[in-house]
Amino acid sequence: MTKSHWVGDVLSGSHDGSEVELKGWVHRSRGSNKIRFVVMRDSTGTVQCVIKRESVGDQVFDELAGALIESSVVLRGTVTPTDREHGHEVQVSSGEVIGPVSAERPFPITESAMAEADGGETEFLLDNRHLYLRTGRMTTMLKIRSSVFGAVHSYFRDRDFIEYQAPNFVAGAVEGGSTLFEVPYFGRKAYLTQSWQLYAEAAMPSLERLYTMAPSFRAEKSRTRRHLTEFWHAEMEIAWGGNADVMNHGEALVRSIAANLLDEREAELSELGRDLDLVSRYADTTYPRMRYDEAIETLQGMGVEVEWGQDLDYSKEKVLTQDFDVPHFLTHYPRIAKPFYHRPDPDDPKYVLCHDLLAPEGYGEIIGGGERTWSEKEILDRIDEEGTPREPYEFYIDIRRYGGVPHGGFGMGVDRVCAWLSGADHIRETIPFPRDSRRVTP
RNA sequence: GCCGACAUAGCUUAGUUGGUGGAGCGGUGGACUGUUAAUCCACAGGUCGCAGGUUCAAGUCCUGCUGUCGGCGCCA
Repeated sequence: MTKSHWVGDVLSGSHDGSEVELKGWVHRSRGSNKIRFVVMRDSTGTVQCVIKRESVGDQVFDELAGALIESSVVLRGTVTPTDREHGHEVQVSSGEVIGPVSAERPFPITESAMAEADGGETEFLLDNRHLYLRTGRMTTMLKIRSSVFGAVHSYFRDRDFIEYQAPNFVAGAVEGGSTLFEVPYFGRKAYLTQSWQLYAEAAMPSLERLYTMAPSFRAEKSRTRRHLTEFWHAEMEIAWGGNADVMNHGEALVRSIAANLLDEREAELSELGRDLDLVSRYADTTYPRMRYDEAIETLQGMGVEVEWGQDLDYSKEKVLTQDFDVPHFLTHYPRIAKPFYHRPDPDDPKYVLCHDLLAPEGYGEIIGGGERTWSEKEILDRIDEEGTPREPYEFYIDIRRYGGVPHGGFGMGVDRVCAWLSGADHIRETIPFPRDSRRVTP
C-alpha cells in the first residue's frame, strides 16, 4: 500500500516518459464530458492529470470526473513534459477514487475563503483548522517549521549538548504567578510549566551542556500577533558559562536556523513571499549588543517617555527596533526589573547579567536569557529582596548548596522565530493548532 | 484586566433616508475534446448571531447578551 511515486518527482522531470502510480487528493477538477483535468496534490506538490474518456473508458472516466475537491484518488499513467503551465502532466490510463467526498458535504474551504484570508486567518479558517492544514499555505509553513525545529536540534547536538526533559506538571512558577495555568491534581493544585529552566539547572551539574525543545504554557490574556498560551520553547543551560557565552550561543543558534532555512526551504520561503535577502542578512550578519542604559538613552533621544528602571514594553521595543535591520541584544537590565534568578553584575550590582534578543520587523523578543544567581548567599538575598517565599524554591536553592558553579542559559520562542523568518503576519500561522486565551478548539 | 471593531446562504460578501434580502465561489442538472480560480445555461440553498425595545413597517435605529477578530499591559 505504500507509495511508489511522488508528485514532486514528476514535477522535477525524474519520471518523464515513464509510467507512474500517483496517490493523493483532488486539488481542483475541471473539464468536459470527454476530457477531464484533475489537479492532484500530495505532500510534495500538485500536478495536472489528464483523463480522456476514450482512453480510460466510461466507467473510470465517470468515477474520476465525479471526484469532488479533496477526494483521495489513485491515478496511473504516463508522465509527459508539456509547454503548458505545470511543465509536466500525467496522461491517465486508469485510476479510482479511494475516499470520496459527498456532494451533501463538499470540502468547505473554497477559493473565496482562501482569497479573503490572504495568509491571515479568518474565524472560519480557525474553526476549520483541521481542514485548513492541507491547503498550500499551511503545508508550506509546516515544512518551514519542521526545518526550524530540525535546525535547533542539530545546533545543540552538533555541539555535544544533551537533550533533557523537565516535567510539565509543576508546583511553582518561573515567571509571575498570575500567568500560571492551574490544573487539579488529585485533590491538590498543580500548574503547567512555564519554562524548563529551573529543572534544567538541577541537571546542570550532571550534564553541563543541556537543551530541550518543549511546550511552555502561559495563561496570559495577550491578544497579539506574538503570543500563544501554549508555545514551543527551545531552552539551553550551560555550566561554567557566563552571560556572554550564553549570548554567543543564542546568536549562533538563530543564525544557523536562518542559514538552514535558506538551505532547505528556499522554495517555500519564496512561496510565502519572503524576501530571501533579508533571511540571508539574518544568517550572515553579527547581531549588535546594546546595554539597557544605552537603549534608554536612545529612546529618550527619540523623544520617548521612559524612565530608568522600567522594563521595556513592546511599544518601546518597537520604536527601538524599527531602525534595526538585524536582531539586537539588549543586556544589563536593572536588577529591579528582573526576577531573582538573574545574577547581579559584580561590577555594578544595580544591573543583572542578562540579555534579550529583539527581532527586527516588529516580531518582538525571541530570546531571553542570562547568567544565573549561583551562590547560596546571593540567591537567598535576592529571593528575600523580592519578597518571594523560599519554600517552593528549596530544591533550586539546594543546587547552590552543593557545589554551585557559574552557569546560565536562555529560552527561545520557536514559534516566534518561525513567524519572523517566514514573514508571517501572525504567530498563529506557524503552528498547526494555535492556542490562545479565547480558543482551544479544534 | 483594559480599549476598539465586527456578526447577512457552506464560504467571501452587496444591501442607499427603515418599505417583500442580491451576487461570486462551492453544490446539483445540462452543454462543451486542452482547461489553468475553465466557460456557458438552469436549479437548490437564508431564524440577516441571540433576546428585548422603538415603529404601520427593522438586515438597517436603540439597549442588553453571546461569539469572534484586532490592539494594550505581560512575555518567548
